[in-house]
Amino acid sequence: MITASALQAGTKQRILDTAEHLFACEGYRGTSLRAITGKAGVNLAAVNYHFGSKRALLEEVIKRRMGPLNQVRRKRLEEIRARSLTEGKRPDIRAVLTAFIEPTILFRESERGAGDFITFIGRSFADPDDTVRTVFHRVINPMVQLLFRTVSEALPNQPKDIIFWRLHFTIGALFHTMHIYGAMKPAFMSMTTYIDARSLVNLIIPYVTAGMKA
Amino acid sequence: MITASALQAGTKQRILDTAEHLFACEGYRGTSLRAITGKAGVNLAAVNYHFGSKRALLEEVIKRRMGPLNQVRRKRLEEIRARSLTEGKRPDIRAVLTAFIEPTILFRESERGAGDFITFIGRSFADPDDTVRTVFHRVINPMVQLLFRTVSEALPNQPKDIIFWRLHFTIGALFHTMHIYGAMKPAFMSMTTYIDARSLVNLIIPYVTAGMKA
DNA sequence: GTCTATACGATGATAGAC
DNA sequence: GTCTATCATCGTATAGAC
Repeated sequence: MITASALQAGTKQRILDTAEHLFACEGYRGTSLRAITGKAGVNLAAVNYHFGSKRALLEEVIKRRMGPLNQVRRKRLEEIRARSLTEGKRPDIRAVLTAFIEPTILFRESERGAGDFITFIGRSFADPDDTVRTVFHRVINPMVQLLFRTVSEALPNQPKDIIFWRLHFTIGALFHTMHIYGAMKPAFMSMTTYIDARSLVNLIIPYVTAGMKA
Repeated sequence: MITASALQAGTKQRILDTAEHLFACEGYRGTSLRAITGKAGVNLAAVNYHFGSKRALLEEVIKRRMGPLNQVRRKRLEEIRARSLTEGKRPDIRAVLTAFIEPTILFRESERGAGDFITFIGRSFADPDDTVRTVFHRVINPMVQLLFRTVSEALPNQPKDIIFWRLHFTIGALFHTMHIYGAMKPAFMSMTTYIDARSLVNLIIPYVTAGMKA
């Protein structure tokens, strides 16, 4: 039935949107199913009916946005690798880092509600809750592996473990930026330094590029 | 009385040590007072008696280590500023960053249990729980302000908001490093790249120095 | 002053009856 | 799909033993 199906889709999506927002504001552990369903205007049991558990809801919240985002980043990285192969020269490290970072930061403006997601993701890497880290790692891991491989091709003379750590410095800088850029309480410093996403990309790319080559 | 006082110190310290460990493993929100007191072998009510609340316990856990650590970092930064003033030339950016980062990473080996603390702190900046971020910010803020001021003196030609963001990239790299360096589950990547603290300092300093100057 | 035993009120996720 | 019951666990408060 059209009506039933539409209503069901509406309920699922309302739950996903509300959960995403609350996860970003209060964290996974700090968000109760009562808070989600209450704010979404659906029944408490709807989460277990549609998703099975709170953990499964978390997975859906992450995958819904991360799927498309990863697709873009993967495409850009693969393009660089393909071009590098046909042209017979190694990839440019700045281009590689841009292929990963630019879509990530600009993603905030791509869809409605994506800002909450970026904030949440910026915290997920170091989330104290094991569930969050596990689910997040499973989704991000193939992406990071590809990034590592491509960076290694761009810097063939650098030992792998040095690349490993420098890449972690880069990821740390990026995720911290994602977190504070979208943080609800932005000013831990007294000054408020607003910046648009495009300028932020133009700031972070030279920083991490210089670091990776240091 | 000596006996009573010694016993009291024992209980308080056992609570602090256990809380520190569990906060690092399970997070603030994920650690119940029952878990802490149970593992410490003290009564449940002991936390409220000695500290007043779970939040106050968190404050003590943070301040106990952060006090000495901040003292070292402050001393080294102030020395650089003083020398810069007497010698009439601006501070070296690499020296400034080293003064802040080196004590932080080496702190792990300075005292027993400090490793748990470093792991916990590495997560605190982006902790989903507002209580953790608030308490942590209050303790770290003066330190970051001093760092910002000293970096600004080292790079007088750079606009303040550029320094602001680059410093955040640096802090992000450092905290992410602290977090994964001491993480209980280190391998989100398949390879395990062990490194000693000294070598880690020698890796991150050139990275962030290059980034700040980019 | 310290520490213990126990109780309270609130809130958590989930499952089964409808 | 919804409503309600269930049962575990939370932080905190308090009364009394040492």
